[in-house]
Amino acid sequence: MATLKDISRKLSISVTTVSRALNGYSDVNEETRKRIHQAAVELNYRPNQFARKLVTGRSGLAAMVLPDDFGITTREIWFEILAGLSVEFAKHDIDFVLKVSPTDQIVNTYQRLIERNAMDGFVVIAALPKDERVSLLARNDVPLVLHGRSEQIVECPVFDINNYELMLQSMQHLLELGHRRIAFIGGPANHGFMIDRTRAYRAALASGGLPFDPDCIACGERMTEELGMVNSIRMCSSGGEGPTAFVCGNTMIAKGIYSAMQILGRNIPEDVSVVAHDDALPEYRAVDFRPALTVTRAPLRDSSRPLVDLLVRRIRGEPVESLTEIQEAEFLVRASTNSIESKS
Amino acid sequence: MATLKDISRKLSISVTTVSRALNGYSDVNEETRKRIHQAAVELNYRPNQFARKLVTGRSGLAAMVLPDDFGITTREIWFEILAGLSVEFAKHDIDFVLKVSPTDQIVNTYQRLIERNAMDGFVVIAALPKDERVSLLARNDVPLVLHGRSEQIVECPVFDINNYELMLQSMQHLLELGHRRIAFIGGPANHGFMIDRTRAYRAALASGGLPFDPDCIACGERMTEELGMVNSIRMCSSGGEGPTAFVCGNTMIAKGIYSAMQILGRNIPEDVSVVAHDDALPEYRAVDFRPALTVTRAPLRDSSRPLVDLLVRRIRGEPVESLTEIQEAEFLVRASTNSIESKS
DNA sequence: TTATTAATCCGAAACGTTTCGGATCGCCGA
DNA sequence: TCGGCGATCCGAAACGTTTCGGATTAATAA
Repeated sequence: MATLKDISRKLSISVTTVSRALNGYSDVNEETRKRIHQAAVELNYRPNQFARKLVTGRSGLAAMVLPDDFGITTREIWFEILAGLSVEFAKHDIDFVLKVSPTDQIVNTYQRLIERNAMDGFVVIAALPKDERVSLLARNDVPLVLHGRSEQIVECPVFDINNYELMLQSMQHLLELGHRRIAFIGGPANHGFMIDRTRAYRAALASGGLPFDPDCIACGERMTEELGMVNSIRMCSSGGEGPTAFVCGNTMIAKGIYSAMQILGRNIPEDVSVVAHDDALPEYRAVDFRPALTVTRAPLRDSSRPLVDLLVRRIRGEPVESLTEIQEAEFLVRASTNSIESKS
Repeated sequence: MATLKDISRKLSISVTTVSRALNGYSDVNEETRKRIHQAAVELNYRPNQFARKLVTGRSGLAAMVLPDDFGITTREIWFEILAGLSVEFAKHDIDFVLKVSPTDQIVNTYQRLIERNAMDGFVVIAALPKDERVSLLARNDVPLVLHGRSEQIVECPVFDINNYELMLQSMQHLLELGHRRIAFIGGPANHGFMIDRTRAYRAALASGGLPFDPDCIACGERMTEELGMVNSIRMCSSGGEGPTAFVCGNTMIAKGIYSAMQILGRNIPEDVSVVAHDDALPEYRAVDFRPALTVTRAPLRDSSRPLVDLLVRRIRGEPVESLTEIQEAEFLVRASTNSIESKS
């Protein structure tokens, strides 16, 4: 409720100086600065964001818009992301606004938000290689940060995990254990992370002198237990010998495979090995799998901070070139992978 | 980007009149109003929320703050609520900001938000009988809407489902089927909805001439499958005869009971009947239970609209007395309840 | 001694709305 | 003819900041 004018009056100092003192400008005497700060806390002064926005153009608001059908993932995961973003933004005194929109109107929603010009920036999750949202935002020159690399040549900050590398690690691990028929059950084929992982999968096969078998790779819009179950059963019961190892896009898929193997009467890791990528969701703890699941681990929770940091720096005007962050996954060998020789 | 001044200039009409025309005041000629509207769309005019806030005091922002440990429910449920609120607020041109705060600092977070004075209102979920958040907001005269009744005499809009009535219905159904030992596995004892349901539970027992047995009621902070499982097993395997029917606080608890009964080798509904309250979450569809679950049904999704409506009306200044809405649950008899006689 | 400079401070305009208090004009009834 | 009224319009102030372009003073350099 207290305004700059109140402080100004109380101290008989101009509004200008009060403002500059509070904002840390150098042209105000250290002593008066102190008095001003003190008066500010006495009066419980809080700057009026709206007045500020009017002149600076910054609103202290950042948004994320997500589809009401949850896109590729589940409610839990979205919530995990939202919660993380909210607390990270709060650290920068930015309010996080959540927009949920019918899937077919996502672009419209962005359009309206851009026109209203009320958001300082956006975070965009699960970028497609050619992403309309991204190009729309970039075209209108509104700051955004991307989770997941995009093929588009667009100048915006990007955070991602090293999908290529983590897939390579999983594959090398299995190859070293002697596996020759390795299946990959992943996510939606058109997403950046799947493209990277698929490339790595094929590269690893090639480096091991193994052929690429289209029947040993499965994609699916939703990375669920069901996806893992259905596809692993299909792979194991089609004609020839099934795969001796599975690489999974996430731990839910792995869970599905565990169930499937139980149904088929095959043991993990004696008969088949399983590796997964682990987003570290509390509901699917890889260490609690029986046997404990070997994973490449990159907690989703850990992505909020870099995402927010990058966006904030972009808003502040840092050059985009410096705003890319790629996180390496941790590789944790547990009990779900085994040497192929030990079987015989 | 276009401002009132732009329209004003283009049409040689004062800014005042343009503003009043766009805001539907009656003292502007119908013909000029049309011209103004047309110019507005031509210039793609969007009112600057911040300038408006500066003079009206309204920001077009509403918030909800929730604890980072998810309080009584799960991520899915929170997400369901958040998504609903976001789309409903959007219909009123209000941006929904999400604050996630460490549980022990919730009140601080509210305090700061109130001081900043940037939110038009708050929605408060799962009100406790004496709720610090509610009294803080009310004391500072900031609009809020409550989900779940609060004992405090506080002037604020309230939305709730009729917990007393729905519990009564479940109990009457079971009593009519001849059940004499009916257990209740619910949620956190200190929450308003549990208090109401417990009252109804006892009233129903009394009306049936049955004693209240403290061993037949179980509360728990989290309304999970585990809660249902653990408690139903305990009740069934302690000394005397176990209950012949369960009333559950939600469908997850019911799921836990289903598992427990399978373990104990008891059949639903031949040996025990189960009724639950159903928030209609997509993950736990009562019709998909085997046997299909008898429920009192009140979709959580349906609460967003009344909540938002009530808050908006409160913000607009409608008298609080008119702002209460109690929703009745639907009672759906399915296959999980059976007459007690049919057993013998 | 005088011109420069550094350290502090400030007035006024600007951001884009809303709103208060009239002003103007034509018309009606007395 | 005149006071008054209704229908339309408008100027200017206000909301609370930031910031541009100096102004003032004292110290320093020439």
